Amino acid sequence: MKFTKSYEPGEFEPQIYAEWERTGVFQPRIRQFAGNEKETQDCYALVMPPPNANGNLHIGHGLTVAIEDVLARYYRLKGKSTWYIPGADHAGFETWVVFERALEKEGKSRFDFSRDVLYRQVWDFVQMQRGNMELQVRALGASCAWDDLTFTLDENVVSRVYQTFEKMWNDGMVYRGKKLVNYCPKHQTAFADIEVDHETEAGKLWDIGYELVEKNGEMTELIVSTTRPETIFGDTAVAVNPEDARYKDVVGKMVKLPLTGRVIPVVADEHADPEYGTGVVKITPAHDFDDFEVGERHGLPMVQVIGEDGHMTSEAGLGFAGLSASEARKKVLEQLEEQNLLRGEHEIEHAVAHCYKCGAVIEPTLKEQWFIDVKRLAKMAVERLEKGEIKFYPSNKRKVLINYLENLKDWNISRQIPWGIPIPMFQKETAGAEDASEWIFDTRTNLQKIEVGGVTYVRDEDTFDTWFSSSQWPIVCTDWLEGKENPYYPLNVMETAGDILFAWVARMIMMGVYVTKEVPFKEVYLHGLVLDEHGQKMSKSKGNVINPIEMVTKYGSDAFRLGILRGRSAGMNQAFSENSVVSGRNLCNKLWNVARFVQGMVDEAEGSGVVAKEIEIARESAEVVNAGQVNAGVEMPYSTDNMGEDWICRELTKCKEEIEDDIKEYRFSEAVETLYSTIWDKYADWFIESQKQYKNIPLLKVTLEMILKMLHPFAPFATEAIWQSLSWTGGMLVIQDWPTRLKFDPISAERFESLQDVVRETRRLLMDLKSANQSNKWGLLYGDDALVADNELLVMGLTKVNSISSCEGQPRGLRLALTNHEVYLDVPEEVVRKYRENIEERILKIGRELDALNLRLTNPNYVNKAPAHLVWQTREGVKEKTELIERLKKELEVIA
RNA sequence: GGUUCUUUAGCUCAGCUGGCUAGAGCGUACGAUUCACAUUCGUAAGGUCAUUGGUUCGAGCCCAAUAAGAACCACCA
Repeated sequence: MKFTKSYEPGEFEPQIYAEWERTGVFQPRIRQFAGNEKETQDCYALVMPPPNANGNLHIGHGLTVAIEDVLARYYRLKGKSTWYIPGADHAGFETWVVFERALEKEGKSRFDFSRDVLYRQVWDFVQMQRGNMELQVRALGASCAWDDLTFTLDENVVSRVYQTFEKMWNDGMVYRGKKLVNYCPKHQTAFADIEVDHETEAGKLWDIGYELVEKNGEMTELIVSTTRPETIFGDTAVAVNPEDARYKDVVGKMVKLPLTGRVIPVVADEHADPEYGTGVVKITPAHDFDDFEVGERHGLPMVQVIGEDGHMTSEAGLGFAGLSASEARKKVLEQLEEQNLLRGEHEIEHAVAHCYKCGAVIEPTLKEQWFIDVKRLAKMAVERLEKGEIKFYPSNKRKVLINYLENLKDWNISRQIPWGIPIPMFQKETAGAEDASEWIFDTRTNLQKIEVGGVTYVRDEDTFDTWFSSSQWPIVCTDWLEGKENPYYPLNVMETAGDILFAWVARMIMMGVYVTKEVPFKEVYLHGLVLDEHGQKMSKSKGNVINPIEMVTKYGSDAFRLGILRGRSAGMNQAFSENSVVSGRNLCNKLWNVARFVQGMVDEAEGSGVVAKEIEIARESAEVVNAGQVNAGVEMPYSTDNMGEDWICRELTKCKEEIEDDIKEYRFSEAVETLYSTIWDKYADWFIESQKQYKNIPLLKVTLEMILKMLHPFAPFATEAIWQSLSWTGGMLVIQDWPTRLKFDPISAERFESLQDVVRETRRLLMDLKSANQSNKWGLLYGDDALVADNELLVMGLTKVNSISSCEGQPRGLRLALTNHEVYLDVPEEVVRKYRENIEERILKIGRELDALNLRLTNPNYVNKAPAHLVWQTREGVKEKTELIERLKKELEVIA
């Protein structure tokens, strides 16, 4: 392949991904589940939180894939058998909503069809829309094992879910109960608490007079405050606080329920807040969660007055039955007004529960549903969490999770939506609804009726909450089986969005511990929301949504990945802008051009046949050595006169070690920074520049290879494209070995840094002079300075001065402000004089620094208590600065 | 009410176990150009680390309080 002038991602990415996939490099190298001897150490597994099978990826998926793929690719290079397991979600409710909308457009309703027909229709609907998501995951470069893609309705998922459910049923952890559930009247299904959005809204609070059956002194009625007058027909008591002196005497008395004349008791209950409204609250156990609990405490009857269709039931009585809830409210208020029972009306703000999908007001409704006894599950999970069996990033989430688990209520897993996994429970055909013993477990959910022992049972029409099946995701995806060793379970890490900590992570831990007796993953990394560049939440209505695939098309997959990882740390909601993608693109292009330039040098040298042999030597010596030794590493061929080579070996080794630490601790942002500055500021700006003077072809090759490997997890396409374009590399980068340390001479490396100071100081001085309208065409003179003398060409090349030579014992011009060097910029006398002020300023500045250091040393506590090396460093600093000031002063004298 | 987080350069963020002159990207200013790269190169300006107090030889980091902002959970008759 020939190197073009700039890197064009679009020309490489599709082919490269296709080749990766075709050659099967994303499949784990070892797949053993038979329990053979196997070192689990060598395996690394993680699952992709399954995106909606028939949807498109959004920016959050972009972040997920970027993070997870860095991990997968890094550990693959490290030689681990890496299994990055992709998934696709049937997205029960989301998809259902889309499908139902489509049905409505055709003028049909879900109630026109049986569940089985609906299920088949949605299945076809999803198949038609499917595929985009998977293509987009590929475009992001995810190195996942496509052969193992799991769809959340796949047979193995269903069978695992049924096994678990059966176990829970047998263990008595599942029960059928008639309880108040969150119910969306629009979609006609129940929800878990977690699926409900609470929003603060303006509303009204009405005071209604409830007449006391017997007068209590002057008191003839109790005034009840309510926001929901339409539920008045379901009232089975009114409550006052037991501590409330005003109502002490009416507790146990009866009141007449307005509009009906029914007589209900006054109970004392903590739930009534004396501060709120009149302090008297009506109790409607069938339509309010708190009232439900009050009802249970006092053994009150439950009267359902709003049906599942959102209309009033016959319990509401003639004239109301059949009205919608809001119509009923109007009518109740009118009649109360007529009967002179309305005592007041106040504007208030209160939280109202909404369906998280359609926004309809959630109607707490009495329903018979399957519930999971979460207490036992949560307890097991909390025990493991408290033992620290799972490490959290950010660490505080562990406490947050424990706090949540300890306060969890039972979990309603029934959904009245056909699109999902059917609940494998059948009820005796003639049974009344109440008796749990009439239910049997059976997996033949494809049948509506089954016969067992001559008795007919009818299928429960409900499906599982999707979180019930996804809570078993790590178990399913890794093919975990009881009694068989599985090197991929527990997963090494669970990476996902912080906002599903409760919905998903908590449930995976509970179910994982329950089913496998092990935590399902060893570490959890949670990422925050991706916000727009001003820190605002992205939303369609604000028009600030960034589409990851558009970014990929425009700048390349690598650029997007580098961009989104930059400035990101665990658990934080963080801003993201196109700018960071641009800088990612620039890095890829920079590296491309570095490679192009190195290849050019290689071609030139090899064309002349000089180095072919040397390369062989370099390769052979590239063996792993004891990494514990300070200076151990791969032996490199050096030219004797360029310490830049030792320096770059040191820097690359440092970079490698920093990245290793960063990835281990999930500090992606810092890893990207480190790579960016190593490649750009160090390798390109200093090493490559100095290699223009001294070409060490074997070293250029080895260092470039090392950089490609280190950047590969972050920018897989560009690095692979370069790898395959270089003349001397073979195979695919994706399955190379992670680099080992490079050997270097630390003294030589430090000398190069010292030389960099000379170059920088020269440049700075030239800039200063230019600002003062002086020409920059000067030469450099050096005095007693062996380092500069030995590197004349390098210094000249990097500073672009006219000439460089020894001053032959006769220094002139401006001396560079460096302690360890005697170098002069050869400028005429008058320029030196003009520059006098500058020198004076410098003396003052260094003087201030010197004072600070001296102050530290005069403090006996510092000298005695601080670590010796710090004190030593401070003393050295004082020495250096004192010398420098002396010199500058001498110079001033000379000028004067 | 409960839990948790954030506050560092104009903007977005790093800063790991307390230890050299607090860093990066973008932006800004000034300058360069036959060179692998204008998706380039060089130089610079820009900070009371929210405030106050404490611990310490030493605090952006630890502790306490305050202020501002955010998220989640519970509740709101």
